[in-house]
Amino acid sequence: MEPPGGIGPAFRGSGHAHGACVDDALARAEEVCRRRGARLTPLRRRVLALVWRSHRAVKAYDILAALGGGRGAAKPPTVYRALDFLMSHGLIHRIDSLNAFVGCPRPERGHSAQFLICGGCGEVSELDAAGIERAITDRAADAGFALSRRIVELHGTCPQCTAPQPRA
Amino acid sequence: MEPPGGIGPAFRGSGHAHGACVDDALARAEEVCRRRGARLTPLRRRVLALVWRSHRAVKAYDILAALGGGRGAAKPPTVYRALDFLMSHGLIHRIDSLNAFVGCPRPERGHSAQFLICGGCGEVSELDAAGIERAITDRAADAGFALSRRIVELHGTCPQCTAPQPRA
DNA sequence: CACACGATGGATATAATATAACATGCGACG
DNA sequence: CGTCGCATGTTATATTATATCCATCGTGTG
Repeated sequence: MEPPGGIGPAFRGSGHAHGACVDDALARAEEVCRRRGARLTPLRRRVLALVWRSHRAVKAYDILAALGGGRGAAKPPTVYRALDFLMSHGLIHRIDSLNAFVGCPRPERGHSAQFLICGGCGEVSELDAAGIERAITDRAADAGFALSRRIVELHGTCPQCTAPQPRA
Repeated sequence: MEPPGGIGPAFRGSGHAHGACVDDALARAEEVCRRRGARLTPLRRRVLALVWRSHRAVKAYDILAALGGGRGAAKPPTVYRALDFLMSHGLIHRIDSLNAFVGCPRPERGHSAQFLICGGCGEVSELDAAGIERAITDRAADAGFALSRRIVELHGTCPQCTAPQPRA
């Protein structure tokens, strides 16, 4: 089930070459947009890169600050519009319980994801667990409820943060 | 047209005697607080009643407005403090995807709930689906992730709003 | 009663998050 | 060229939430 690139549902800790994650995400985004005729403009690309600065959920106003700190600074609508675009193309996800955004590692797949959110390191890991999805779908069907958006945000502590920290 | 009676995971539409829901919720709350030695003060009781005004999620500032419209009006911290108290005792739940609050029909049980949120009528129905809970627990265990808070908010359309509306 | 204490709520201010409404730039296309 | 559509810039404001300090009230104690 692991697609090329090795990006998958696991917490990475600090010991991975993150530049590759960013490059990969940007390349996937280019490809997705190209295929759809959507325009990944410089601004949108920049915002996407900022979201991918880490595997943690990023707040809109942090992006805003990173975009233009001084004079001629970016304004909130600029950021929210870029985020809306990226979300509409599945390139990022919003984490409602954090009011923040995280990059989607598999933008090519229209998926309904679940998120593991570590309270220790702040990293967010995206699952695509068929079992959870099925349980939800079944239960909604029982209730005669027509599902549209599914929000599954699971807070807790990741393995890296649970384990005793290895010596640096 | 008449949904199944009783408080449970079903949408009620407009055709139920809502006063009974409110009375029941307040009685349960009194009981829960009494058993824990928590103080359900008049203010808290009032806020709880306002949350229970409907089966829809209620916004903090709507409660604020309902509490005191004119001079001597209630201030935000008053409302948020009351909501925090009610949440800490499981009397209400926060719906993160709506920034709003909904009454818990079973405050005596420490449960981890899921919510069905109808985009038509706005009603929120609380599930306690063992299957969903199990799927989540299993998947988190697979990932070595220690769960704390589980957020499952399912947006869609309830049976009442899906069905053709009966003539008035 | 005087007093300290803790819980509750009030008041003031501000932080953090998000959107409405309108203006500008710029490339595509007839 | 003109104008259309989209992206972005600009201004202002709405919405949601918290920090901080103060007043009040009941309770236990001396």
